[in-house]
Amino acid sequence: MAVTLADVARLAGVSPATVSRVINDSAKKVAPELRERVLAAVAQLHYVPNAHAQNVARPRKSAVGVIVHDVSDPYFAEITRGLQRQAGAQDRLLVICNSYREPERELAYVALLRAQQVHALILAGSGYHDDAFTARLNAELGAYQQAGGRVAVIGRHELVGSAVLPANEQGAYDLGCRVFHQGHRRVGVIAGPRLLTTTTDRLTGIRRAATELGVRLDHVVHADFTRDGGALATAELLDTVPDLTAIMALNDSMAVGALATLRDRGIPAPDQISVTGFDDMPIARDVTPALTTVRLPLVDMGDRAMALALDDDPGPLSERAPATVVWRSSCTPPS
Amino acid sequence: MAVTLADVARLAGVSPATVSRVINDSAKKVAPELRERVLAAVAQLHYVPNAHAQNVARPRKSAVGVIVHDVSDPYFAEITRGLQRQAGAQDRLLVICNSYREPERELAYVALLRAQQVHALILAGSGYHDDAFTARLNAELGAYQQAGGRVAVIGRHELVGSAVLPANEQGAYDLGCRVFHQGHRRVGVIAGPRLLTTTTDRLTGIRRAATELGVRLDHVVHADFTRDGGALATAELLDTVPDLTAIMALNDSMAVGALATLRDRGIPAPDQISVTGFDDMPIARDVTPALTTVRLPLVDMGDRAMALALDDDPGPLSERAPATVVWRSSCTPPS
DNA sequence: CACGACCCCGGGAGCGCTCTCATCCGACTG
DNA sequence: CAGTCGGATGAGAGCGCTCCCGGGGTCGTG
Repeated sequence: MAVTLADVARLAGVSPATVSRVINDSAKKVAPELRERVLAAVAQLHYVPNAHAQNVARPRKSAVGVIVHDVSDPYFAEITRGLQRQAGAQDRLLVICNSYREPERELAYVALLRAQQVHALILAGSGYHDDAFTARLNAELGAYQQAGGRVAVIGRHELVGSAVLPANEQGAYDLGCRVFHQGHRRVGVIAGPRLLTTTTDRLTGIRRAATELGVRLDHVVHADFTRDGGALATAELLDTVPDLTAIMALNDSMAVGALATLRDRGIPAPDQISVTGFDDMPIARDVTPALTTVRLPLVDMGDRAMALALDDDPGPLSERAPATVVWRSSCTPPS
Repeated sequence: MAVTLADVARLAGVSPATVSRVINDSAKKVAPELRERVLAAVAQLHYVPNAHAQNVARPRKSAVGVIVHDVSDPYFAEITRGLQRQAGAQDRLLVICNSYREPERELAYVALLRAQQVHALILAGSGYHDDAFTARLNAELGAYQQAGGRVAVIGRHELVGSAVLPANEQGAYDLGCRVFHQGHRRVGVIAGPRLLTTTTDRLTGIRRAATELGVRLDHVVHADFTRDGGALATAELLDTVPDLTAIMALNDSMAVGALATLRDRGIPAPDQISVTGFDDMPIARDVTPALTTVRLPLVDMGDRAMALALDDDPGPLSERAPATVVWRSSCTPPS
């Protein structure tokens, strides 16, 4: 069915070895005339070498795999863009897999990418508070490293390999300080799933700020890390604590959902209730009011993680990504 | 370096053939005791079969490749979500490649995915007005199909293979009618790159509506199909034609950029200038004013394209995806 | 008790490619 | 003119795996 190297060799009237030489190291000496004949045959047959066979014969692992929660989530879309940029710069194919925050699927994809002989493996997104799972995942990744694979993670501190770690706790702390300093005392927090380390890291930062400034943080609602999760959590919060002056969402998607719920209920933001997000996704500046949030250099984080993974020299090392508060109009002092 | 099937066989004290049997068709008869020994060895060594070797020995093509312009663009993120959903449902790995609207890169990725022996190949996103390029791409795709590969495209009518075609022209026409009926006469259009068929399709729809309703459409500006492109184009439009009553963007990203520019200049939308988009991306309802746009069932389109590609029974067929106007607050009659 | 049927297991060829190594041709030198 | 050297080409093994096929063991039956 498919055209093989042997077909090309036959058509060109040369040996398979010669075709192989022409195909990959055009540097090697092949008589110009033969080379021409081979190239003509390749063009005529639309021949593309079988990458699997090539890989078996000469294991040179060119692809890189990344496992994210969901590329269609802007947070991961941005990170992926950075990964792509760096991977492209080093002429590598990026294979993207969505785990949809499903630990078992994550494990399955690690096996799958390992089977594909990827040169490096990148895990992006929050880790899970689940020691048994973490141990299994680390065993898999360890075996992969043992066999020469490279591992890098983004925003997960519990795993082997190099890491790019956003300053979730610090960023949340900084934002919390700013918000509480403004005078907000009845503050609701809409948080992501309890199981995610990102949720707890950010929550810890806010709690630390609250403690330092003597603010009680009684209203924390957990929901999905999505727009709709944020909308739901906000509704719940408003029903139980109508006199809130601020809502802090642990990511921008949730904050957008919060704004939507406030809009639906006719509650003016930030005049009656201020809202903050986290991540500084592209849409943060385009919603109204523009979102006060914490900026994470997402594209850059992806880029650096890929660089770490592909840099074959050093052992595992970890880099921090700074989190900086971005002050926009969605947060004002309480009236 | 890496663990091979032979290693497992040695450790388990059985033949490679037996290990192979245990690995893939656990249905086949293998004595329970041997099976246990093999599984134990697999677990102990963290063995993962080499997918490339498997593929060479038994070419069963499980992966599917998709080439999009940019997954981090919400338009493609949504489509990709649909593709993933269907691919996942059929237990297939999705390989995602970004062409960044670069024809040569698109061609390179087709070759690369062909080399990877993908079972099906999906191209999503606008085509190019470039006959030479189209011919080359079609030759590549044709050869791929000849060799048993499946091809599906989304929103490209110029290529071989099955297709899911959004009603770009019709949707733009419907939207144009609504806008012009409202009384808008001085309307600016901010369009994507001239080279893209999506641009011309949508533009054609609007022009048809304009012609029918006797509206002159003199102000069409081309820019990137992005937020920043839209912002720039809007600035240009405002500088040359300050008394516009409406701006029609050919996609939502551009419309968001248009809103941003209007906001920067202190021009109230829709009170002074109405704005419309196209695609109904998730953010369309979260910007202020909420965007009047044309809804395309993006996730569903991805899903259906993947289904077409994986359905090995029929020849190429093409499905239409409906475009429906979604009326939100960003468009009101001119004052 | 002997013969055949059946079933597991292992041997080994072969998938498409790469790469080492031997061969062969031409050219250059003494 | 003969001998040698260099460089291009082809033959063939081997990468990790699958799967066909044959050998031997077990069980049942006449």
